[in-house]
Amino acid sequence: MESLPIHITINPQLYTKNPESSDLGRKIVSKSIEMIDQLGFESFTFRKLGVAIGSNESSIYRYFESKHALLVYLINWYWSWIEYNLVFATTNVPSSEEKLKNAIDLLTREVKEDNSISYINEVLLNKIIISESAKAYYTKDIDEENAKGFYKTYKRVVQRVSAIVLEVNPKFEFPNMLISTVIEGAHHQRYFSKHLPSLTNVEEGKNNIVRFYNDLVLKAITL
Amino acid sequence: MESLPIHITINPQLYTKNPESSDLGRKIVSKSIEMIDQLGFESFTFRKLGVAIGSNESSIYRYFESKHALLVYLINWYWSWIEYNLVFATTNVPSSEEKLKNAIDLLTREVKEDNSISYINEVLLNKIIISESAKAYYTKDIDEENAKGFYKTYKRVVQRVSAIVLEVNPKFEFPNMLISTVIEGAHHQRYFSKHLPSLTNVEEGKNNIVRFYNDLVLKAITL
DNA sequence: AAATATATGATAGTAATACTATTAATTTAT
DNA sequence: ATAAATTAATAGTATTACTATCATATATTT
Repeated sequence: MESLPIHITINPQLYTKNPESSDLGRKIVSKSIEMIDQLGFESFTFRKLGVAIGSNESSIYRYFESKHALLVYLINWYWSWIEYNLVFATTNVPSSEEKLKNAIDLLTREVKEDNSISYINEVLLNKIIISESAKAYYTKDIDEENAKGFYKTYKRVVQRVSAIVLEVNPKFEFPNMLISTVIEGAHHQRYFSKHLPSLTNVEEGKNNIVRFYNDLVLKAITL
Repeated sequence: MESLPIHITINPQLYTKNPESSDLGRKIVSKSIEMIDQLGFESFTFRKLGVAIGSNESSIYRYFESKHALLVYLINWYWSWIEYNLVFATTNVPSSEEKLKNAIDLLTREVKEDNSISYINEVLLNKIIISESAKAYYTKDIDEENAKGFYKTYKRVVQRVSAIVLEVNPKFEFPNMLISTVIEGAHHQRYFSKHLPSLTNVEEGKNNIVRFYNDLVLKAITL
């Protein structure tokens, strides 16, 4: 995909010490992505991460107060990165319809290439978003965390795409619902296609998820 | 809602000892629903449940091998109950379009009345499905569990409604995707409307979730 | 080069979780 | 009344998700 050496800035409320500020911090982030992908979020622990990067559990806690906080950090990194790609894919596109199509493509496609410049593997991060992000926001602390801005980047992406929906059809009543349905839906479909295929109609190499959601959006708003 | 004294049978693989077979078993199920709703799944423990029903932790383990198993049991109970309601809401309805509408209503509405005949509070159970069910199937053990039939009832509901979709439009390519998107989407929207409202367009008393998904389905398949 | 500050590491400790095992008491069935 | 089954009580285990303390290594300033 795009390979500009972009820099993604993360809200300081999402870490105790900025992991970008040191070698250890970057290792924590980069290895945690690999490990969460491999082990799943529940089996991933800071102790295991410490062993894997040859560092100490207590040092990791200096960067993130909990593994939940780390997951929230990763989710925000991902959505900031998507937001960057979204802006990139929609500026200078004259037609609103085309902008929307580019946006839906971006939100529903599988991330397949890692921008190997940064220490963050976007392919694995996309897999984590699909499999683990519900565990971040389906918590009893959601309201508190939301008030602190923990989910702002995600909400901003939805807002941006909703705005494009309204460009195409200013009278459409439910742009936010439509876009959040598409995002969550596409993630579910990717997961289901691997583990509960009878809930999908995915066929090898046919890109049905992207097609299905593009179609759905178009029909929903242009009628 | 419907108030026939129905009996819902659960696949014996989903429990160690049938909770319906004893007073203690029924108390376990009924109190666990209250407690999971109140505490959230992660803070809910068998120890706390034991205290709450005046019984012993070890006795609960004779019915369910883990709290995860209990959650899977509840999810299956819920989908069996929905399946019953689905059959009820669609048999003897001559028009396929109307059948489909009834089905989408059922899948997207909020459950508001408890059928107080059984010891299971369907209002709370619906809330649990919305907030906690992703935690059941987003696990590393999904494939194993799926092979054991842990998610059969959910899949069956999707199949049944997909079949109605195909009655309305036999050429529609993605019935399973459409219906699983609607089910998961409606649940997300209910949760978002309470906690991340900017991701939705819910308005008090306007039933927008049900309207949105009915509209979406109709437009998706009849064009 | 010495003094100081900062980051990291090592070790230990805590309360809680998710169980398992054993044995005793109680209830139910025959 | 006796046997069988169910439930309760108690204890114990390995692991988790941290916190606290102190030592050491590295970097910065003077």
